[in-house]
Amino acid sequence: MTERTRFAPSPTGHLHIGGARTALFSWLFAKSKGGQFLLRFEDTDTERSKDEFKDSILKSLEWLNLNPDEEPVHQSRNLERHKFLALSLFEKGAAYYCDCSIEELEELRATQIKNKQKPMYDGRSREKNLEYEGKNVLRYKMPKASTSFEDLILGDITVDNRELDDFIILRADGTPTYNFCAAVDDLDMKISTVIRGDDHLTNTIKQLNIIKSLEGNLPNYAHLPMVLSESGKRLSKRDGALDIMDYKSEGYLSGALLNYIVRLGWAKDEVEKFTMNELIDFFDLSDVNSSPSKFSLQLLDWYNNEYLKEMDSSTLLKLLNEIGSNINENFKNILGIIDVLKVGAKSLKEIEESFDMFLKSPSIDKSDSLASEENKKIIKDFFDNFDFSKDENLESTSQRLKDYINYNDLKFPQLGKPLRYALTGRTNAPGLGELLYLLGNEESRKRIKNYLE
RNA sequence: GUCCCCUUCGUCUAGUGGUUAGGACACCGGGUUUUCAUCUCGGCAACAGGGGUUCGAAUCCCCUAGGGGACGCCA
Repeated sequence: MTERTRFAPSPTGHLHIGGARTALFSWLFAKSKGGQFLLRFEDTDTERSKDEFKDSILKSLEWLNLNPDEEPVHQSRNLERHKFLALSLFEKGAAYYCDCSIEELEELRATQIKNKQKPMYDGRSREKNLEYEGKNVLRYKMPKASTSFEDLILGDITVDNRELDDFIILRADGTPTYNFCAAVDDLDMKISTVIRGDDHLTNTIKQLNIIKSLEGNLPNYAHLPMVLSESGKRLSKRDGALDIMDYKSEGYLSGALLNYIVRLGWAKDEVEKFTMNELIDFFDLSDVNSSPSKFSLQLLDWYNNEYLKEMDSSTLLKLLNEIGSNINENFKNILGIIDVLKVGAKSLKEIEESFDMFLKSPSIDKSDSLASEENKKIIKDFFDNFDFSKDENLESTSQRLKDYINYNDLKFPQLGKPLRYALTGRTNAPGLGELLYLLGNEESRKRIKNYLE
């Protein structure tokens, strides 16, 4: 049997880290078994579901390269089938109509909470043998038993069905609800393994029972522990649950993000970095941790720098422009500049920011001690005596700079500090040999001259 | 409140009855050095607590505590 997994977001928001990880693990699991990864939008909440979010989720998955192997399924398009099957459950006696009013239910709930009981429907309509009358909801008759399954991550799970109530499968308006739709669609899509966050654990118990009642084949289940925010709470917009596309525009590389995410709860020996192909080879759900982990921007930044350093600078240039940097590819020594800047950068944004020092001549603060008369004298000598006529490479420029310093009996910082300031207006910048070479003779002279004035 | 899941350095984790409890990020210090960074070397730092089982427990069992989740005519 070929493995089929699915990622099933509800399009009521953007894709964030937690969802991306669920998608990644589902994708990896399918790929590692030579199977298929599918996408299903759980868009039965017509109030909150938005096409804009479907687009955004699709874009995010595309950026992460976690594309589904078949056309995305839109749950809302299967409503008739869901309804038909729900009714079949009623015919079989596995579901019943309930005429409890919302007020009645609220009251029940309030009393239960007051009595420190678990708030849930008490099954009071179970034996009423009601028919649909235009306002009744259809409830699933939860079997009086316990439900067990072998979770691929958590192991044996057994829950007494009394902990779950007779949940609604068809609303008063006749539309089917989530737990029912999800169970049916997983069946119809021939999903072999359902991978999702462990906040779905009780839903799994419900869906397992639905599938049994429908006499379908039970899929395997794997519940991923949650990703918590840095403060240890559930990931929310307030503390770092960014839209995945925000990571792109902030200058993160999708490979780095993916690598970071996969290590949240999964490890292979003492290796930190993996290519996607390695992940496909090594990944297994049984190696996934069962404890929640916290999101760490610091670690993500480290991964991003690692990926930035390894990435070809011409590719980086393309990505830079993709996120709106408008760096001209014909700019003098553009690739060399990126080569140098990427080494210390945490993101494309940082490269872009540092790039400014090459684009713009610095404005020199005359009162800065780096522009003192004494310093100017050293730079003036340098300006007059260093050979700016040669067109050369990085190594030779650096060497000639060293030679100049030795020949003139200077300490490197004596020349270096003011020269760096003259060239960039900054105190932190790439090495001077690199600066001189990348800026080029003409531009270097121009900047030094400006400093000297 | 009830039920479920979870608990190794600050963080991500390795570890499946016998290890000086390992690695990575971060942090701190040394070195290279031309500033920041990179690179390199080193350091700090953990088995939540308590009971068992066992010759021996981070590893198995129980309890407690803590964290997270679920409890909708949302998904």
